[in-house]
Amino acid sequence: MLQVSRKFEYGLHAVTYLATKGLGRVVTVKEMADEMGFSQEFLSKAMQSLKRAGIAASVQGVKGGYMLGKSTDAITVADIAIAIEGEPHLVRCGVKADRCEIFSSCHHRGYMNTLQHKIQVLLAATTVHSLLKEVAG
Amino acid sequence: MLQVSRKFEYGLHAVTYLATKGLGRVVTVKEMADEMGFSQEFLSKAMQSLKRAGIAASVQGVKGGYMLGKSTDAITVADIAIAIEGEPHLVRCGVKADRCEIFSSCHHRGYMNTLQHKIQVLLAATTVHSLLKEVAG
DNA sequence: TGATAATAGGGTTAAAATAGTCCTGTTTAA
DNA sequence: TTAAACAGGACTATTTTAACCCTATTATCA
Ligand code: SF4
Ligand code: SF4
Repeated sequence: MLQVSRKFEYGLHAVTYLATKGLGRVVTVKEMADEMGFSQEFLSKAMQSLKRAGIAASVQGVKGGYMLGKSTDAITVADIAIAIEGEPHLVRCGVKADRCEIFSSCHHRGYMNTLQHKIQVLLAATTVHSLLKEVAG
Repeated sequence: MLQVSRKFEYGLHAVTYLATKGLGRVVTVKEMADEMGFSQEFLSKAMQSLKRAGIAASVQGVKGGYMLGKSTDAITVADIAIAIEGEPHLVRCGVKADRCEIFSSCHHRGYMNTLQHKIQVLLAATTVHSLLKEVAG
């Protein structure tokens, strides 16, 4: 229970990688996949999600690739998670009420929702900037 | 990402149900499953896990069933989660290092581990006692 | 003492979510 | 106009979760 997806980890690694390359520098998916050692195709999906969320920016064509779309202190871990996994739903009724058979008689939904909110606050408390400092320091 | 399992929710509901029945009262899995509207067999597995963790106590034989194994303020949501899902591992390398191909070059493992710890603190902050008060109040 | 109602738990199957691949299209530098 | 890259839909494989089945054990009670 409560394990992050590989896609999220790929995305987080990619963002920190782009961050170390600086805001301007364009990096290809191939370079990142080779450097970090995971599937090019799959990382590509993660990058597309990050781009749609504005976290990454892309340049098409030969010499194209990705770069950061925002400064490192404007990107939180929560942003990356939402970009890649979509809105968080700690409980299945969050996706759609009829996903749970006992929705109407459930007494702990309120608690689970505040719990989810608190987890999001944790994720939002770390920016890519602070994450990089933590690693370096 | 980050969704609790059905088994955990079954367990949480069962514990609060047992709590409202009082410490002494023995309740069968059948009664709980009927009352709360989910699979008897599956709830049974959750109860077995709760029993092994000491959260529930069982009485075998005819007239047997389950009751709480501890007082409601000695059981936290974290205890229930661990009883049912085992030790939490936010990242796959927590289970076993070789579950992740990039373990040796990973720079965000430290952050992920502190994040996991913080989530556990959140879960441990709520006792069944406080959860029941929240629902009632 | 035998029938019965319950927990205990191993093993298997079904369903769902995640991870990974493939293929086709579009963009653009050279 | 070729080639290298992003964009993205569709598909397949793998893994995890959920559910079910079946047998054993325990203990009440007629
Ligand atoms: S048990 Fe309650 S919190 Fe969980 S999915 Fe169902 S309604 Fe939502
Ligand atoms: S990417 Fe890092 S944190 Fe995630 S599983 Fe691999 S080693 Fe662990």
